[in-house]
Amino acid sequence: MNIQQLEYIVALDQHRHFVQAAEHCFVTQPTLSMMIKKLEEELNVKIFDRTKQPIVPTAIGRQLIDQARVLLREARRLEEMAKQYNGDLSGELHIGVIPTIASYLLPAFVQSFIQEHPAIRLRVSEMITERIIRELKMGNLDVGIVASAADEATLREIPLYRERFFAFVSEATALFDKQYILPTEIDPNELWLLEEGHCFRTQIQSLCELSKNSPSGNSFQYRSGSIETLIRMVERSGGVTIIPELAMLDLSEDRKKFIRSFQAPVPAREVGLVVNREQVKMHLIDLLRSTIQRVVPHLPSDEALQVL
Amino acid sequence: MNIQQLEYIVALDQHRHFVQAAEHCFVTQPTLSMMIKKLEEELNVKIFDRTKQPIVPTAIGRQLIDQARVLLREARRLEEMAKQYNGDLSGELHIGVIPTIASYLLPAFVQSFIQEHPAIRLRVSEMITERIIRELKMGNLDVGIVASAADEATLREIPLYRERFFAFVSEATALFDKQYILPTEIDPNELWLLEEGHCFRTQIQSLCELSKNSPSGNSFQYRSGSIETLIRMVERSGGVTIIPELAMLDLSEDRKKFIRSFQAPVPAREVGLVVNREQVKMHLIDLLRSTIQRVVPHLPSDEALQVL
DNA sequence: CCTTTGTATAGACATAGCCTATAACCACAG
DNA sequence: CTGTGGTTATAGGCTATGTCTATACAAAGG
Repeated sequence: MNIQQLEYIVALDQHRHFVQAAEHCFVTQPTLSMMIKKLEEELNVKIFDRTKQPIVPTAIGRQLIDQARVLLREARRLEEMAKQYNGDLSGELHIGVIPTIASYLLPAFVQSFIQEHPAIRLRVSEMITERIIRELKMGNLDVGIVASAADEATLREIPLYRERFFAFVSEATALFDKQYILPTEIDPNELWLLEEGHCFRTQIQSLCELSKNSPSGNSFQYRSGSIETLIRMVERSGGVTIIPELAMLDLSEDRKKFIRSFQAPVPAREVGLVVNREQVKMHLIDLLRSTIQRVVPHLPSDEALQVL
Repeated sequence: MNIQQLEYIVALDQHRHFVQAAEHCFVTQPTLSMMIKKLEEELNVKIFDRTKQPIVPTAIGRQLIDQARVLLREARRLEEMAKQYNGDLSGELHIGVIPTIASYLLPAFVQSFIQEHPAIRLRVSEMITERIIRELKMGNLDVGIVASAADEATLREIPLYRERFFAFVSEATALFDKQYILPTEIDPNELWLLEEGHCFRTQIQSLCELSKNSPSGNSFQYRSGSIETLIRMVERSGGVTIIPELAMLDLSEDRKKFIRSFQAPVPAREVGLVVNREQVKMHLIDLLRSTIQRVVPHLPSDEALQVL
């Protein structure tokens, strides 16, 4: 058994196809066939059922492939430790970002980052906090960018910046005429929210449920997957929505007319990196942190914030 | 990097000596030297400081060796999974046993076990519960034999048998003339105990502290490391000690005259196996369990027991 | 300064892993 | 029943890698 063979069975499990898996491993199909056969003989176990098309792992094969993944992850960790010791700023950095941050933060720093560190291959996936936490724990993700992650013992949080919340109000609402507004002044029936699962939704709920006047279950309520959509809903159908500061800064001048600030203490969220405590790519992650902090406009003024 | 090389650095870390480590790996010293050098070149890291004698790992070397151990453990796990699937009853079973069980249980089953399963290499280490738990978690031990282990989330307990406690009393004590005794009747000043760390000591303390008449810190108190020694102390210096059932059964007829039973509910302890939840050698451990349960005399009568 | 003890290097050999070419298998169309 | 396309397995040759023996080199001790 060797590490290579384990990579082969994991690749074959991914592709369920010898030719494709072989390409993925940069070897020919016969090589892959032979090596897998050899491993199967050594372990005296049929890992793949080749009678089916596409190929499927056997029951025991599933277990072995999963274990192979564990082993390969540990192998990469070892290599990463050596690399980092050498101050080697190369490698892959797999980042998970929540949607309400991704759209506005990524354009701001990705370009700078890949220019400054051309040897780092950046892989960004958009996913909700819950999944980021899960993937971090499984070791499929190097770092997450979230807004106030749950305190997990195995994870570590690194604060990046705070961003305030702003209301985007339609001309039709009473709020439009105010200069500063209070969360309690928002009519829950007029409030557009993201769909379930987004932590930004949860935060706004807790902000507005403080006012306890949300009867819920009334009239029509559309739940959107993106902040941009919420803004459009307000523009066309009236009402109000709440957006984070980076989203606000991104608006056109025309749209900014519909922005209203909250009265102090201004509701805000804390954006930070989350990493597994055992993470060995801390060097790379530190580069990420400093790039983000340099690129993001210095948002939080000295005013009182209410961090949700 | 390959698995072999990792075994080499782990072996060299153990032996701190190329020739010995090479022997341990069944290769020649030049082979070991070359392979380690090769790994060091590949990772671009000096793993061992050869200027010292004996050789020592460098700082980064330490980390890499630890990670190599993790990797090797996962590799063995993988092989073990395949073996078990094949119903292969071979392999190594590393058992940790607490001292107060080891002396009396091991002679009873080890012989049977190795005869019934000659392909299993048994490795037994005597250690206190605390260390057994630690080694199980680190994966250095396959299974532990303990008396009521703490409930650790990552471990699983498998009950084996219950054994009662008995008092071994000197002729000089008042207890000698009684047929059945109560824990409260034992004078703590006359009671011989094992040294700190033994769970059997703790259990007896909790049994006798119920009677709350242990002023402690009085006169001379010798703490022994073995039950056999406690018995000798009673024989020579008087007083009383408490021993588990298997130890009692092992006594000569002469000595059994000094044994007194407790009144019901008879204090007892529950002996069981402890394994890591992720343990893949469950098949082997099941064989161990059935051999032990067959060999150990059926101890607990139907009488009421007070399991400590 | 030579011996002892320990590690590194050199050169030879076997083999493990890879490649190309091709066989074998299987489903399906004609 | 047979040919064809898609897929995996086998064969034979080449190279790189891991291993060995023999020996050089280095450091410490008498």
